[in-house]
Amino acid sequence: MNERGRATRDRLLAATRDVVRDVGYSRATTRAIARAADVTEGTIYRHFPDKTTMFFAAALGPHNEMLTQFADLPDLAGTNTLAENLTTALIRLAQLREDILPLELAILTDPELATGRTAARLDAVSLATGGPPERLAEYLRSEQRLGRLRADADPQLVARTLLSLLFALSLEPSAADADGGRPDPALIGSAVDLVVRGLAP
Amino acid sequence: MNERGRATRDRLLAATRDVVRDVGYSRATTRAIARAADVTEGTIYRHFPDKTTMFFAAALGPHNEMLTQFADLPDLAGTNTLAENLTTALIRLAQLREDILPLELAILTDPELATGRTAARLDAVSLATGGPPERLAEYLRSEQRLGRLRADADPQLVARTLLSLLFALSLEPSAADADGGRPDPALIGSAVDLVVRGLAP
Amino acid sequence: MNERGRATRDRLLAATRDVVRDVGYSRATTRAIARAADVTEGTIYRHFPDKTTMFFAAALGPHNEMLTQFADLPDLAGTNTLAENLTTALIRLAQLREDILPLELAILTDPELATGRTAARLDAVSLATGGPPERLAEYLRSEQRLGRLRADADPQLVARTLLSLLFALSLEPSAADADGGRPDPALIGSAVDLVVRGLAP
Amino acid sequence: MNERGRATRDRLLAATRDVVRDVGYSRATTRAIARAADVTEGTIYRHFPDKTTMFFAAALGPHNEMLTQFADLPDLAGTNTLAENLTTALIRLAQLREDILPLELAILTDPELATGRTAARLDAVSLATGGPPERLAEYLRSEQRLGRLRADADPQLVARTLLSLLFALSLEPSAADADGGRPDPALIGSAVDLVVRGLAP
DNA sequence: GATGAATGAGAATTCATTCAT
DNA sequence: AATGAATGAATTCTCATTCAT
Repeated sequence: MNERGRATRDRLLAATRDVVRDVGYSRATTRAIARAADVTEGTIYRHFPDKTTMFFAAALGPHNEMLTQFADLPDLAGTNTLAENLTTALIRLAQLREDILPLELAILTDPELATGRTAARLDAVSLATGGPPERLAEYLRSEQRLGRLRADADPQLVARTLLSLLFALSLEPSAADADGGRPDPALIGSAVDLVVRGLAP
Repeated sequence: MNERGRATRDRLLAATRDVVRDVGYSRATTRAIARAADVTEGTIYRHFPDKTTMFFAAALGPHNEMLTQFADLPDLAGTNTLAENLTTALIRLAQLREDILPLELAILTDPELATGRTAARLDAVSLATGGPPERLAEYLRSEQRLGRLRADADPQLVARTLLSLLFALSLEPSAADADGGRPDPALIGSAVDLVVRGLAP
Repeated sequence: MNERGRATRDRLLAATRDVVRDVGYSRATTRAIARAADVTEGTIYRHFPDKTTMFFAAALGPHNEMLTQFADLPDLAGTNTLAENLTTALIRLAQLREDILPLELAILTDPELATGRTAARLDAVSLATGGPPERLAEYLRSEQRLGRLRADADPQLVARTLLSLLFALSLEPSAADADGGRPDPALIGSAVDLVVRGLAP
Repeated sequence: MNERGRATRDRLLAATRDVVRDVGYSRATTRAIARAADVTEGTIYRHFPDKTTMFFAAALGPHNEMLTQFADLPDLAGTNTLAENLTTALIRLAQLREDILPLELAILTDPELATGRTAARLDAVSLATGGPPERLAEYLRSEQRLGRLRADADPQLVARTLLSLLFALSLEPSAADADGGRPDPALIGSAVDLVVRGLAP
């Protein structure tokens, strides 16, 4: 694949994210995506074997960024406050996630996407689980070792709870509807506070 | 509408819930639902003006049950423990919600469903918001007055957080996948505990 | 058939004419007609073997009136002026015809209606041809005998021309659109004048 | 659109005209037309946004020819006889119109086609009115100026009458049924004669 | 005589995908 | 590498008609 090909491919992936965000997964047709990427429909199939694969590929980019972002979270243990670190990390995560949330939902909702032949790809992407939960738990364990988190809390459970919370808040058709950006940072802060409160040693 | 008609209508609503649960919203076609209800497709349109209306009607039943269930939550203030009351209520809610979760998601995800002419119906149903959040907040306020919840907590925010949490946990393709019932009661308990911990006065 | 039945039948025929006039032949569904007649769809089939038969029956009434109206046209020969007699007769015809014009058109347009098993019924009704042309020709022949019409005119051709003209003018989406009544009497008068002019002996 | 596409589009338009002529507007389904054009139904929608648009497009071709034909009618003023010029023009018009007559009727008959969003297209096509009536009136005015038409005749009214007459004669399921071609030239000639007779100065 | 439910055959339209160029 | 045309299966919805009550 030469440079022109790669550029087209990237445009298709960006178009996929844009269209899905704008009109929802079910109305994100190959026609709409091709149009948004300024190519014809046939071109899609030169770059991806089918529509589903393209969707997963479109999600992969932001997902990798999410992984990268979280990679150094454990290093922050001991610095700032617990609430500060968590809030910052989750807000960043929410922003990155915004692009691919509709796709995550589609996968979660659609039994066929969540199983069968797509299972492998799903695993590779590990959207809901995978990286972030692990890094977050690791960070919490470090804080626990430092005595900044009560000893009887289960880091894994806490991590999972925080991420679930973030996920749900991102979905809410809440106040922040206006500016298009879904999750309201202030709301995230409040929610994190609530949880962190019970984590003090 | 005579008894036979009413029976058919009910069968259609049940079939809608079943099919949506089994194959997801996007594959829940009129054909599949009619087949599941053992009628022909045309029959659907004798009972509902269109597919969307039928979906909302299918969600309405369980949703009303949810409202009923939560109606007397405020009365429990002062009895048992905070964690017990909340956990019980949320587990019950999760069970009732199970049936209509895919539809809630579809509404949340699909820009067209979430707006326009469906807005009125959505409001009437008040799926995500409405009844439960209010009742829950009311209950928390009562507990606050009784001194069983720290005074500086915002009942509305806490209620919202708990429900968001429940929502996210219900979505997780977690362990409980096997028995079909999505949300693991034990998990809900743990999560509630985590939040309640920080609510002690 | 008792009185109740006859009343229902008449209501169905009137409803057929009304609905066809309002929404056109293709949208005049059994459902719409039944609704307009305030009965259920099933009732239609107690009175008519099928929809087509009902339509023909609906056209028959006004058509018979048309025949009656024209019956004594020949007697007018020698009275008034040629133009007066013709104009009056054609305006009356246009009014009666208004109700069933959409149906006539449907028959004219639809090859299946115009042939086959409906042919017999069509003939019985003899919508386009039949009575009026004959009576009109007869009247013209009488006037010819009285010397009020030039001798070398073919009464049959003149009759046909006048009726065709009326038919086309009735179809025009002309000025008279406002009051619902299609054919503008003044326009009919002018057109008749034009033809009559050439008929003077 | 390349040549293959253009060919398909043309085949679709011809098929539309053929099918409508053969089975009538109401039975001219996308399926039948696609079959007649030897493509699948989906192909229709690559060329036209919907069925109605295709019908209007199918009518546009012959209609434009009609306009062209009539364009130089005014120049004939003073040549031949009045009756000859009119008869020739109307016979030619009838032939061109034959193809699209069922569609004109459908538009005239169907309230929905005759209004709303189709109004613009209707206007563009100006089926019943527009070009021909104007050209015809212009021609008659010229003849009037030349003294070949009586001075007190209203050219516009005469034009309208002649065209209405032609329209109605074209609809008659008359003798000429056999050869498929609807309007009998001889009949047109006779009718024109009748009118022209009264137009002599 | 009338109802109301149900049918089943089709209608227009959409869409992921294939293929010749 | 990309285009543009075409496919064919599926989708929602309509409608004349039948039938049990």
